[in-house]
Amino acid sequence: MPTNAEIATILETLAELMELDEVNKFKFIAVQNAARRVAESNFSIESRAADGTLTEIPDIGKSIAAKIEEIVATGKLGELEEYFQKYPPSLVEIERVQGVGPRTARRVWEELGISTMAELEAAARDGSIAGLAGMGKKSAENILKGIRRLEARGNRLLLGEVLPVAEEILDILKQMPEARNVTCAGSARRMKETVKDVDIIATATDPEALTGAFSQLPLVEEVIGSGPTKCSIRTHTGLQIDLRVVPDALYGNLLQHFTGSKEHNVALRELAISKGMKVSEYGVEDTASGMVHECDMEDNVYQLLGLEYIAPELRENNGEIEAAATGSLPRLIEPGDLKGDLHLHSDWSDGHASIMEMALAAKKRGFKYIAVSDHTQSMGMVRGLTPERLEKQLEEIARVNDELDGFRVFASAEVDVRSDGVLDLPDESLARLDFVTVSIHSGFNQDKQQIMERMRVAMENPYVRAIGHPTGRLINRRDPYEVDMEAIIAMAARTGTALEINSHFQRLDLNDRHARAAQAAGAKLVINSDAHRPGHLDLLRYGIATARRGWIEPGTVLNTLSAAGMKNMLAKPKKGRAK
DNA sequence: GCCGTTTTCGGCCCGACTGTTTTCAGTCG
Repeated sequence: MPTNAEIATILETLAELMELDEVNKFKFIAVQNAARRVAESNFSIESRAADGTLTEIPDIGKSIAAKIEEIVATGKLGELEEYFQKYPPSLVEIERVQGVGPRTARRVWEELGISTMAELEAAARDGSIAGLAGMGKKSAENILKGIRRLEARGNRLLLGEVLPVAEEILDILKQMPEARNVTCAGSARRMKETVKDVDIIATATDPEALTGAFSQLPLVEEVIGSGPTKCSIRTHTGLQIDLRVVPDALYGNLLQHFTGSKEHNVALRELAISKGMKVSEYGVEDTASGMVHECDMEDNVYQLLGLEYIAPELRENNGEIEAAATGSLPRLIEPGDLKGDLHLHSDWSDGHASIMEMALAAKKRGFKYIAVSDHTQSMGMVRGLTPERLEKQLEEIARVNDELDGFRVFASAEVDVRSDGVLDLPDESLARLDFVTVSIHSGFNQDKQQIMERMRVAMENPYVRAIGHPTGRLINRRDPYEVDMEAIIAMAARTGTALEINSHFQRLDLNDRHARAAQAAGAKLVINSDAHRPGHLDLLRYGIATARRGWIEPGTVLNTLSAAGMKNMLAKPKKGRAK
């Protein structure tokens, strides 16, 4: 029973080998598109195969549906196996080296018999790569560099690791007298959960002074390339940052272009063609008259195409262009919409600050309330709360509330649903709390049935208001538990249990796609920091960004309610309360 | 191989850079 990810991987590999085999390029692009569609689907592709409704999914036609059905039935794909007879599977690996594409991969295999990374490296060193027609010493050097880079950081970097560095650089550049506009572009501007490198777009009175200063920053380890208007550097942490200084008149076009995503830009250009226009980084051209409109502001690009301005977080070609054309883009949630945080810890369990300190930090941010949600007893190593200690904590919360003016601390807990499917506090204790979040912190490797049973127990409990980090994934580090997201979302909507977007940049859980599906299904969300110290409240920006990428509107998110609104809601039993 | 507000055929995004060549293919964003 293959997962969407497994099916997508098989299709991606097939597309790579088709490209290598030089089949009609539109054929492998079609397979690539289908692979992406499968990877990003919120529903089970396998069950759609069982229903025979695969072809209702965009980018999946008769032919690819048949391939998916074969993968579901047999776990493999005959066509791919045939390709593996023709080309060694490891050839796909060496294609991932920067500077090596399908053509080069095929040539080194055919002409030099190379199929593995080690062989490629050896050939680059001993001069046999440089000896190939059309290749030279530089090509070999670039391949070696590419291999080293691949080894150094196979994975993309986490947004939360990259963004602070990028912003530090932006601040420095902005303060330079030569700088006019300085903006982050690329996937970091779209707030994607992982990013490969950082693109900065700027305008300046003296471009060379700006790129020069950029290349001299203390965090630069290596200047990869430098010219009068462009400079690429690598930081000591291995992050590549490109600065492009562009003409004022084209700032809008170039910012739009380099913000991407690639898929968004492709779709935008297709739309332009249908309207008799042509979009590139050098302007929007009216094809008939040949007139080129240059845009110094990004929103002009969208305006010229008859579109509403599309927020960077939405630019993934997931329907945003269609929505912008009809004026039906969502009113995206913004930082100011959040009125409180419903999942954070204190020094009663593994937090590093007192309840009062956390409350004051939240108040300083302009919040109206927090819910102190410490771990419960089965989390022994973090001094999880027993029913007795919980009672004591309630007394302290009452004292803090007495002292604070215009701010409310709600009593809460992050209650474990244990491996045996039992909640870690009895209902009598849960009844004492204002807001209960339930999370899974053990038995990560249980099968889908067991995990889903734990989720059912949690959500059907009348006191449980939210599920914390619902999939348990740690980006690049730990896979999600065996959750059936479609079922969880349906259950959340039915029982009136909110699903959390945990804001820690390692989690971002729910992710953007799941959040969007949850909103569409009528489920409620909460966006929480899971802070363990006051400074962690800053993590909320990543949760809000994830929500925005998921098209989330304020009304979907419980903690956009005012303190009074929240109190009101909590005074009532939750919807769909189990009898 | 997919798709349809110029539909069931004939399209399918655009341009720059690199390294190598002397007019261009491959790769990248």
